[in-house]
Amino acid sequence: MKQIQDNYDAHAVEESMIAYWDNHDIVNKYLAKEGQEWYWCDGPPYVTGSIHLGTAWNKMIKDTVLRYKTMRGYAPTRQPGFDMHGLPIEVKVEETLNLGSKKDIENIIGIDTFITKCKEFAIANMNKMVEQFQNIGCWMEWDRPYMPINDAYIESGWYTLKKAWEKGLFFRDKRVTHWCPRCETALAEHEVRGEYRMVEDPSIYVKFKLRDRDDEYLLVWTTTPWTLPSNLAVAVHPDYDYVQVMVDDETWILAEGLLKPVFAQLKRDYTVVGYLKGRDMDGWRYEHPLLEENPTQKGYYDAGQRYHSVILGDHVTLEEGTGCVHTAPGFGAEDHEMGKQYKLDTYSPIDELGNLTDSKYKGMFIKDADPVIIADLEEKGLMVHSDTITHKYPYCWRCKSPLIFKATKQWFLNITNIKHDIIEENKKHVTWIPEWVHKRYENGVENVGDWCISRQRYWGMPLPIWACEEGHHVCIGSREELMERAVNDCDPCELHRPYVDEVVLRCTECGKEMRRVTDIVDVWFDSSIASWASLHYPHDKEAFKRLWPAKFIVEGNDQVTKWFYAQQASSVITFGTVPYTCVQMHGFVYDAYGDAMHKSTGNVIAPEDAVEKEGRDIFRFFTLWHQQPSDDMKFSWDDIASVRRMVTILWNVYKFSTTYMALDDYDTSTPLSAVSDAMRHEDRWVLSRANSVTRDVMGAMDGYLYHKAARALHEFIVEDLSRWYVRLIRSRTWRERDDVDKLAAYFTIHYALVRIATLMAPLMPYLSEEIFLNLTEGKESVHLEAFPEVEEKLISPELENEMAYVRKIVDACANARQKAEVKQRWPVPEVVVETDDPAVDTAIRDLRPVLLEQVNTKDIRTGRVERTYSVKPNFKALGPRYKGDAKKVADAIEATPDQEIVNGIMSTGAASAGAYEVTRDDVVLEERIPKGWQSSETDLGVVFVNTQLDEELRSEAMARELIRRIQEMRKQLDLNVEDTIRTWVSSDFDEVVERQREYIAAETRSRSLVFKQGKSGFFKKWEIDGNTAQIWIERET
RNA sequence: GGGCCCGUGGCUUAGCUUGGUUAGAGCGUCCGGCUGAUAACCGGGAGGUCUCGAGUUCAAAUCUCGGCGGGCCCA
Repeated sequence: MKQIQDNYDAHAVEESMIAYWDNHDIVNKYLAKEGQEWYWCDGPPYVTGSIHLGTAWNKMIKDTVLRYKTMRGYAPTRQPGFDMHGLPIEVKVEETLNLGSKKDIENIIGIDTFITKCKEFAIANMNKMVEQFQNIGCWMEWDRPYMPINDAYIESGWYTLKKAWEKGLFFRDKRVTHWCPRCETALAEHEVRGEYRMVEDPSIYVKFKLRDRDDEYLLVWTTTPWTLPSNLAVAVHPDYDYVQVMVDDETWILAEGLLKPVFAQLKRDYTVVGYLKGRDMDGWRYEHPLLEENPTQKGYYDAGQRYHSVILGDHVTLEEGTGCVHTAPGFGAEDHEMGKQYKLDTYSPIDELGNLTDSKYKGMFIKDADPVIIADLEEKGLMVHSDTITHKYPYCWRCKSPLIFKATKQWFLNITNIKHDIIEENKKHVTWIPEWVHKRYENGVENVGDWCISRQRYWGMPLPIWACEEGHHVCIGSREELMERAVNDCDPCELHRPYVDEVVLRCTECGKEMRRVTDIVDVWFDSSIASWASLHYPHDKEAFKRLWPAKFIVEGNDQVTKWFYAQQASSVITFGTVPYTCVQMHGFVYDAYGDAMHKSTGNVIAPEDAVEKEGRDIFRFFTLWHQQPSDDMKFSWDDIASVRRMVTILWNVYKFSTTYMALDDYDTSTPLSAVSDAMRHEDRWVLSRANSVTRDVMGAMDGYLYHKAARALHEFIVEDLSRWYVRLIRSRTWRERDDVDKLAAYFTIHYALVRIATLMAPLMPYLSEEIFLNLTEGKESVHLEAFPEVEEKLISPELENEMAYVRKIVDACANARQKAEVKQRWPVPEVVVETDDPAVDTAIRDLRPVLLEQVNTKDIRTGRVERTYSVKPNFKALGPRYKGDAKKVADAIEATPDQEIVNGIMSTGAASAGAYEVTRDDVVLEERIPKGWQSSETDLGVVFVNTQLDEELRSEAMARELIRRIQEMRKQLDLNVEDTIRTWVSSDFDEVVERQREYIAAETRSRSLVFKQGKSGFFKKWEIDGNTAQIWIERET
């Protein structure tokens, strides 16, 4: 065992442990440990190239769980994963290559170069992140992460889609989806979630003239004027009340419920002239407001009765607008549904870039068409009111362009049909932590629609669908199947675009050539199959059989409706059940004020900042300790500093222990039996606490409540060890001779420290290793150790309870001393504890030596201290009763000796004061404790301290004052603990302390102590409570 | 608009599942103490309508309902 000289230096400790692990191949030994397999599946972070506090927290949770499981005898899987496909990378690569559009990608550099760049970029970013994760102590299989860009992974995806295809859950449909005009691709609902921003848009009220009715108009509201040329119908709610209102000499129709808010905006006078139900208007036809501007609409009008007519829909609400809803089936999901119902065309005259492709406005970008359309409507006299509104509008999650709705043919996974199974399987098999997330999850699943998984992009898993010109489709489930069916001589070097696009098949139905549909797959699909794709299923069925489903996954709260959901969806499609059995949700990271960290606000703290400033152990411990995992984390340097304080305290305990143990050459393998007989109650108490804490930490970790584990450790280190046990054993360790009493203390503190190091190894891997290695012999690493068993026989709840009492008594005495202004250093003759609790008496008897020393008293016992009382008249009671005589009664009370009144009241309930009889209520009794005593109240009774010092005690008090000064001087001379000195003392109170010469000499390791002026050595003059003392000390050589 | 969560001294938080001590810590603040683990640490004081209102109960920070404020997710 080496002695620790320095103060805690996180970086020094951590660097030296890293070097040790490297030199002894510890990480690989850890990763190779055998045990019962336990499948954990990593939620793949997107390869942005740098981790943030949230990603760091997430991975540290995972690492801590895996380390814990390993120590509990499991062999968990530790494969990390990354999300590597998708738009974010495409966008970045486009930026670096200065490309502006899809055309540029295809025509200027070509898809193959583009893909190569994307791959390079993804891998480079992944490598950066691997380093960052390693730097916060995450021991995972960083040399074999699962990567969705590998062919094997893609094949697992194809397999999954083929399964869906075979089950009829994978289909193509024309639907209205969010579309990004910059990225030129469809987006799924989950990509739009949370990507809404406040934006100012037009807010216009337009009147649609009804045919066959005199000057009657439907009042229609919209925020997207550019969709008006594509309007095909107006929807009203069949059951709502509508009103006809007279404005000037026209009649307008709108929902009654919206009359007031609408006219508040229009600022027009009106008169209600009629009422009707929505259904009454069913089929009424109107003149399309932009009929002249869009000739195509003439064709629609002629094509059917339901074009340009009032249709009925339950989706109409009274939240906004007029209750007469502009319906363009090519530009809205609900509109599209309505269009289907009424057999209207999905008219969507817009190209991939968001330019209109029909009507007078052809060629204009949609947003540029808005003002032109507004001007036209105004000119035609159809514009009732034109304003703007600030509302939420969806934006592209990667390029931040405003999205549009566009009807396109896309590929979907049918969630509608399996939704029920997802919910049921989840209910049956999955434990949610915390439990309430289950509800939140289910709610999300119920609201979800079919999953649009096709994207019109390049960097992604290619959609395994081949099509012929007759419109026949085939879904391919593996590379092997693809090669078998290929009719051209093409063996793609990888399964990405553009190589896989080259493969041509023959249609089995019509015999024509089939080419791949050029879409790629939503990147969320990649991660949704992680639990089997990372196991190389279906190629490796054995691993899947052994491990699947995952026993644990944990991610942030944004993933509830994302990864947690996407995984279950894909899994239920493929295997009919869920891919994990226990899932934990953790919070988000905010700054110290609770605000989100943003580059723009400049409040971003990087994980490496925390590592740099406080070290890895403190950073890790902080994130687990600060709040319960499901809550959001407010990251503040002040709070992380309190973890540093704990670590400093632990370090000081460690330093203290090793100082003495190393000095005495303590044998770290000493068995309990060797010191068992010499063990004091306080030693047994530490052993008991160590095992109680072990039980608590285990329980917390088993329930994934890291904060409870961290807090139990914190409490044990700070309260039990540092503030208490170390204080108790000071005098034992300071003793120079070897004895078994000291050995028992060494054994105990050693036991506690090794236990702490082991318990906290999953949380603070570096410091725990340092302590563990130094305090054990013949061990390689704490991370190769088993988690400690709870030694039940060492736990004594009674003893722990007694010690708690003792601590309260000691605190109460300190409090009483403070009131009496008697220093801790001065011994007092006695302490009396007044209590009803018999356990306190037991505690005082069992732990008497502890109490005598810590309280610094010569005696302590339970008992009673007689009080006297001062008696004062209680005017509040006397006034009402005696009115004018109250003063006389009061005087009589004052005139009667206090004790007489007290005795009377205590024995019979009343006493006489002069001519009056007074009762308990008539007087205010003030307790007076005997002179020279001081008291302090606690929840177990009142503690009385006798603070009167006789000559003997005073002598001892002054001796301790001297000792303290001499120790201080030793320290100033920077003497070693074991150095001895010669001492001279000359003071005003020599005669008082001379009899304590031996005691003072022993405590200060003085080989000689003379009460006279010294001639040489280190000299200091001290003021001690109004007295003067001159002290000389000299190191004995 | 809907679902879920959060709201505890100036700040950060534990406790809430299973109602029952005087609501427990840390930071900050004021006062004091200790001294060979001390560039540390310890004790004490002040500071709490446990977001508000209602209900259930002998008893509510804890359970129920409603309001307010914030967050996440969904519309």
